[in-house]
Amino acid sequence: MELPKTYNPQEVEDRIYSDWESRGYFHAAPDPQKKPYSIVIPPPNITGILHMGHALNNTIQDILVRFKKMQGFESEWMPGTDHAGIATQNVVERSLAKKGVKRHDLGREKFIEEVWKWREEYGSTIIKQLKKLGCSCDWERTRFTMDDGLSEAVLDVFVKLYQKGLIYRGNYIINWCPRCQTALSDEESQHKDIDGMLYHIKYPVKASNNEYVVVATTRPETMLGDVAVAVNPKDERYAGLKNKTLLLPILGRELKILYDGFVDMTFGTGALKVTPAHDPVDFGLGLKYGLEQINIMNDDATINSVGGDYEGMDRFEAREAIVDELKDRGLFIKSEPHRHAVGHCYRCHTIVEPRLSLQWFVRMKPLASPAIEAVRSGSIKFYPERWTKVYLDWMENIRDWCISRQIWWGHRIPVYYCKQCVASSPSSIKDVEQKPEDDRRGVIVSKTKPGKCPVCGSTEIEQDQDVLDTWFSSWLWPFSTFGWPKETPELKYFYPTDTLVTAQEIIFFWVARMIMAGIEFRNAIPFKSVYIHGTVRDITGTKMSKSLGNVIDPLDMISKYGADALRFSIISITAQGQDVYLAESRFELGRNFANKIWNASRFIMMNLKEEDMAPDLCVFFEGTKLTLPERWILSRFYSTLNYVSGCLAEYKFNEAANAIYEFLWHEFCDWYIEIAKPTITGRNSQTILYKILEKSLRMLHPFMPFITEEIWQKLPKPKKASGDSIMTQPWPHVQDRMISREDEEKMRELIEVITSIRNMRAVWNIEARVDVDVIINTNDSEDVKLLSDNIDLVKKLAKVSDLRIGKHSKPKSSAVSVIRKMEIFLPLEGLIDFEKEKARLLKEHLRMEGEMKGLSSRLKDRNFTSKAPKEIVDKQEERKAELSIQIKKMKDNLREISA
RNA sequence: GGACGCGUAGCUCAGUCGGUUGGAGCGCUGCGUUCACAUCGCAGAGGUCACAGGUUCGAGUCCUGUCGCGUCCACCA
Repeated sequence: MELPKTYNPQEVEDRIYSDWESRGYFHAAPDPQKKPYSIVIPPPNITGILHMGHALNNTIQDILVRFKKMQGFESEWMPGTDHAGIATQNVVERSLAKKGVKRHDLGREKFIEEVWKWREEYGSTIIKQLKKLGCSCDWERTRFTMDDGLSEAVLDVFVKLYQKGLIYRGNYIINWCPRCQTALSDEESQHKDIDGMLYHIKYPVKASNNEYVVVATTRPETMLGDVAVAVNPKDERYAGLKNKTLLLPILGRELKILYDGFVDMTFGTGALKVTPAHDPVDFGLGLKYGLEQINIMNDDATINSVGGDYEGMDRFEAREAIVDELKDRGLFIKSEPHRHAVGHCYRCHTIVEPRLSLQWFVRMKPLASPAIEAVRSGSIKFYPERWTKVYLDWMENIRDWCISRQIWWGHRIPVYYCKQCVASSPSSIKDVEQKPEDDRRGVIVSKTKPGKCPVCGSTEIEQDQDVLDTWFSSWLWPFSTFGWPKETPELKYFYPTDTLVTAQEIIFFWVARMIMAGIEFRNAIPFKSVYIHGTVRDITGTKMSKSLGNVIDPLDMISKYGADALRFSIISITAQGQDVYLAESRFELGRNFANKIWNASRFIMMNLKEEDMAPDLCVFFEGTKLTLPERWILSRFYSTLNYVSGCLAEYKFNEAANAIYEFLWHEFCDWYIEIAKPTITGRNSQTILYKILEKSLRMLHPFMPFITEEIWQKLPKPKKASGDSIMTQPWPHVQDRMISREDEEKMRELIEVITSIRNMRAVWNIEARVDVDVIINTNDSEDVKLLSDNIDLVKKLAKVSDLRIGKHSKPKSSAVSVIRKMEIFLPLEGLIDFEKEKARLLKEHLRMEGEMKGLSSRLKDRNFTSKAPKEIVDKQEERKAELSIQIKKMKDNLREISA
């Protein structure tokens, strides 16, 4: 079988992928004969396009899924996408804006129709891209967070939590994004350090001439909502203010003075202005002291009618304008630069406004405790382990989750209000949490719209306008995708899933919440292991992002280098859980490796005679006398296989990839194939080349699925080989008895000898075509035997015509190398530059003496010889013995050359 | 303010249980194209393992501290 000279992934990948897909190799189904292995994909947003983070994340999952499948598990990778409420709504709004259409012009229903249309057209872009990567997802099961089934699960969960008292509605300070015009959860508000100003402002004392209190604030515009000023009771500066009242500048509102130990006397002026409706701390103070909550802003963060002349002004304009007015009035003291953390919307990066608002919340503490226990007890393990602490810290300080969003795209909150009952309610429905059951009058929580009010029979019923946080569907993903709340066979078989592979950014958003939901609704953890991989950054360490323009597009890389190259490169440079700094040139590593494998396979196939293939390597091994290099390469293969299996079990993907790379390239290609060339048509060589190649392809398949399949398909098959795809082949079985440390050590010695001859040839510029004579001087009978047994090998690989082994003295005018207990002479009459050779030997001698000094003093030290383990001491003794021989030989040579 | 990660060759990074003169890829130097592969081969140069202490017979590896870089969390306005 002839292969082209260079591997061309473009020709291969799509064909192979659609072949796999059409044969149904990605599909898994409950099978009582097999153990399940399952992974649910972190569902990418429908607005998403594949970036390097996805490429890394999904390559890791694919490696696991393919590996487990080969190991005989019923291996399920559940794929799907997330409706991504705010993100998608923003994208569709932007695309409508291009046509000059606004969301509110369309109205809710029409707009949602538009979003569905958009989703039909673009929503599966990322799925197509995952296929390009080679992902073996079970596409037949692809789910979407707004599918009927998943939506059903969302409603079910909302109602259950409400009935359990774990969902409530209340007026609290939430993070408000004025651009998206919705509430956000605490996690969706990202803190970033901002260079702001700390403004010092005079608040006059009522009915007094010149008395005033100076407050310090970073947000002067919020003073429009001030109702008090708080100071520390111990603060003597303010002791004289008892029973006095302050006047709010500009608006003239009367402000109480609060004495509260909470106030930090050392910050600013020690006087804190209190704005209960616009600051979480002040909100707390407001509740404590029964203060009025004055909301000063509209939804778009312009000042509302409370602000008098400032009404309609944007919050930041108002800030400046208010400062100006304060200056005019002589109430402004100073502003100083002040760096502080400010929340930003995680979708549009607008500065978030803390704001009092009526929202729905999930009470988290009761959900958190069993989820904490699941991780503490080790039922769920994080890899790397350090994330355990991050998870636990967050869970132990968990705060209630604001789940309502004032947008249109998402799962609408299953709450209905009876207008009649609400109107006649003794208290408003503003705060469902605090009120006993009968005061929740008018609130109907139901999966379907009730025809009439169960209390008064009115049909004037309206659904809550809000939708749920996107993550309120994502947290159900590990079981809702398998059909929950129905008890499907898939759910029973594949849940709990095995491994969750994700990035650190969504531990709180997603991982923690899934653990809570799994335990709450399934009474079982959602997964056993969580593997947290690093973030992909550009070469300067900056996180890759479209807005920064520093992205490397995985699809570009796939078309340039191939999907296997992309996968292999990114895996091999990503140490467990460490961030990865990526430059395009990194992908050459994988491309070159693919090409190397391709050519090695090409060479082997060129020489392969099908009838010579032994049916089973083990059987063949038992009955045949193998040469040292043959035993060595088999041993190395099985050692590598063993190591790789272990690495995959511990999520050390880079180490696994690098071990395969080292074995295939340097051991198999550089040494074994070269060694085998002279006997390439022999049955033993053919069998071993074939077997190692075929098994290596299987070992490599999870990492580089396309090229391994392509070669495997072209490889002649022994008669009993089953199946028609490498995907369905078993993971090779480690044959312990074929691993021989002794053979590996012997081969290492031969390699050293060959390398040192090559080295001398290179140093003395011996042309490659010229064969040389070499004399190896040694007393050691084992060395003599090893070299004699493999004399042809050494001669061929070092290009030696006459090789003499045994007790020999140094021929005059020759180069020398001292290796182990041997001297290797390369006679070079007339070619030797004695000064150069002397310098070379001196350098080597110096190194040896240095090592000897360390060894001697260590071995003389009783502390060492008595306390160190015996095998370590023995090893040192052996090394010393060998080294002293080497030094003696080196000295002789130096003396001779100086003469 | 709290927590975590990183600092090893010119660059980007590995480094298992602590075991004694530390590896890879790229780059660099020299040689090489009788056919598996120049996306290649052979040979080589290149290191005070950030710094300072400590534990140990022995430290790149464990402990403490310092410096530098990065990330996450956090209600000092």
